[in-house]
Amino acid sequence: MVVGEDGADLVFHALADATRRDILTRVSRAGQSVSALARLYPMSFAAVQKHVAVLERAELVTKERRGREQIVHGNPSALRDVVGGLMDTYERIWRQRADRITELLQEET
Amino acid sequence: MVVGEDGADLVFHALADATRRDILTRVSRAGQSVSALARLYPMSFAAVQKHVAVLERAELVTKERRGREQIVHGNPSALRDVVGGLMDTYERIWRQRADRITELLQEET
DNA sequence: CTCACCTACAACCATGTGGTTGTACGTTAG
DNA sequence: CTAACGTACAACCACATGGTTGTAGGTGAG
Repeated sequence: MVVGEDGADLVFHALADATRRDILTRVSRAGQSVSALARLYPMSFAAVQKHVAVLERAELVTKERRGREQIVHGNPSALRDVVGGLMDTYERIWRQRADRITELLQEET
Repeated sequence: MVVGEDGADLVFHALADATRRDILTRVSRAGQSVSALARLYPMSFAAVQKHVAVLERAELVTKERRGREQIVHGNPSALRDVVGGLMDTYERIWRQRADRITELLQEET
């Protein structure tokens, strides 16, 4: 972990926190300023800002400057790419295993 | 985060490490003993054992004692439940947003 | 039976993480 | 212009994490 923070590491780490998942859900529905988000959680503004930064580094959200506010938007493609990609992989492995089991059963018949 | 480690926290945290994702992929294809896994990575047996423990706590793998070895198996249902559930959520939000956009466009017509 | 192997776990260390407070700076409202 | 707001970032703290080594217990091979 010293080096080699690939995209999947960043995305899964970003998702491994209930507050960040909640932020992601909210901004996916509608963009929110950082301070508007900060008011929702029982923690300091700076803490929420850090959570947003983690989501941003994972490219799960983007920020759009609007006047003096910074509007956070959800970026669904990163999520679909990484998480969906992983699901595909396991789906494929699982299906191959099912096929193999079927094959073995047929051999025994 | 002091308290409240729900299933999703555990699953995503478990996936936020390339070594653990690799272990999960391998054991999903075919069960492996802990020591067989340990030989694959440039780290101590104890370190790999800890990685397996993290996957086990997230219920992404199960262990089956077989003689003096402990065989690690992949457990795809946990992955599908949590990750698939999240994907569903965002899929739904995304679709609603698309609907809303369509709606707005129609109103303007 | 004895020895080697597989596993488990504790103790320890360096670093990362999530939280805090404080400071600084740009922008907008009045 | 000035004051308040929104943001960014640094410094700091407690604790978790990922790694190490060492010790100990079960189990199987010879």
